[in-house]
Amino acid sequence: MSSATRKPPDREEDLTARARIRDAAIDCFGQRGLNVPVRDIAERAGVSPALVIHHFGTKAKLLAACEDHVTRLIRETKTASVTDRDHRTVLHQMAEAEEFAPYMAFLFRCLQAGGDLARTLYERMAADIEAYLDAGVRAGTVRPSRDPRARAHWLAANSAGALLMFVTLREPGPDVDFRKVIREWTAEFALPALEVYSEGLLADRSMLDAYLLYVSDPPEEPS
Amino acid sequence: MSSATRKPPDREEDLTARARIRDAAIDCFGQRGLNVPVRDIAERAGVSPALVIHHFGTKAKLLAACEDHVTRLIRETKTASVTDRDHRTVLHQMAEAEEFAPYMAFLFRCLQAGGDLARTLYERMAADIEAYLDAGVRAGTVRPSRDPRARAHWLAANSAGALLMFVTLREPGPDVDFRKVIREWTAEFALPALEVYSEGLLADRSMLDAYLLYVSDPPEEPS
DNA sequence: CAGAATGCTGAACAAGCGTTTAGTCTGTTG
DNA sequence: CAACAGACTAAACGCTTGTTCAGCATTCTG
Repeated sequence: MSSATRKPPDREEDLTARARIRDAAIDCFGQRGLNVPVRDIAERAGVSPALVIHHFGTKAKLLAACEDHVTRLIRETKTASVTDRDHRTVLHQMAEAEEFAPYMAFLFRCLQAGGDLARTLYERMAADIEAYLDAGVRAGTVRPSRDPRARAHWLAANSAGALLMFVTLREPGPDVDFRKVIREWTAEFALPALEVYSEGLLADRSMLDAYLLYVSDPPEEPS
Repeated sequence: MSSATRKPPDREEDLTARARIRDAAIDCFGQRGLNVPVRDIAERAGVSPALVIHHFGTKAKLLAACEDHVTRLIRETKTASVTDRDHRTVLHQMAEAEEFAPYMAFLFRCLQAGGDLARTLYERMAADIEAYLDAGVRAGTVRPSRDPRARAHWLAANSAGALLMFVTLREPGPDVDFRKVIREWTAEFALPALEVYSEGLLADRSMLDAYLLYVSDPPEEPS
């Protein structure tokens, strides 16, 4: 008993105030954006604003700590759901899991705010999509592309950006329930997305051919 | 001569300080976002911050005045380019015209910031796209959809959102040259977009059919 | 037990922001 | 010419925000 009480609570790494602040920050950042005041984060964690700075030094460092934590959490459970049935981003896939919604909301806000983490996130999304599409091409479920990397980047920008647009346009306050957003999103746009992705949008290839003729160094046909 | 000098300069509505402030605000908002300080706008217009408030009462009202002015300018010249050859948004189409780039940048920032004007802008984009696609369907260049309105909204969210993502991810400072952005965008993504829109992304319709089977009230086939 | 270290707080500081105030200058009007 | 109205400004106010400071407990250490 004496040995149990003696050891500092640093080890368990959770339940400590530092962890409470970090979790509160992740929630606040995710729901209200990265410019949420430090005071609000402190209030949510049930501590004083000064303690937040005491533990993390700076709001920017707090944000970095949140990034680290979320990134680690995601990476640990990511491998399970990578090879799944649709091309949606990891962000989409995990957002519906009750437990991960706050983390997804946080990452989404990072993407929205730009900066280095946003670029990293975007690049990883694009890489994931490219890998997944490549697997699909080899399996015969996805059409080959003249420029697979560009296609993956275009799809990444479209997926993430459209979701960004969707959230930005919501009226009621800046508070966001990410699961609800994803649910509404799929309810509204699953059909047109599948339609265009399955059947295309244009009736013929004239515009594509015109473009291929126009570019100086046309990529070869994927046959 | 005396009658010419007597009339106040309010009539010509330009060259007056009020107009200079408005134009400076449009430029600043467009290049640096809607949260640019009033002081910076004033500096750019060559006046004191107090004069900005003196003329417009409030930063919010200044923004509203900018919205009004840009909206009117766009509406006046919009009819010319509505029926054009690709499905891109009005935003895309006009952004390449040297003269309109600042206004496009401003509207883009409004879209980015959310709020009522963003919703209006988005709805108008979606309506434009829907009308254009409908014309294409009747002309036989665009495939019909099971839900044309949803498809138009999806394309609007994708176009605007992807551009939003593209701008957000740019490293160097928040200053944005909108024409350059559009040029880079098309250089990078014209091919994959045309590819997917012309040939589709998925090799077969199995996912679409699965979805159509899944929804309780499946929309009818467009034949 | 003295003392150092750690967790934590209330209060204040400093900077950036939108806005107000009081007043100056200029040109027009009676 | 006196009076006034409008354009315009310097300075300051009030607010929010990130951060610092000085001090209070509590707990560990020698």
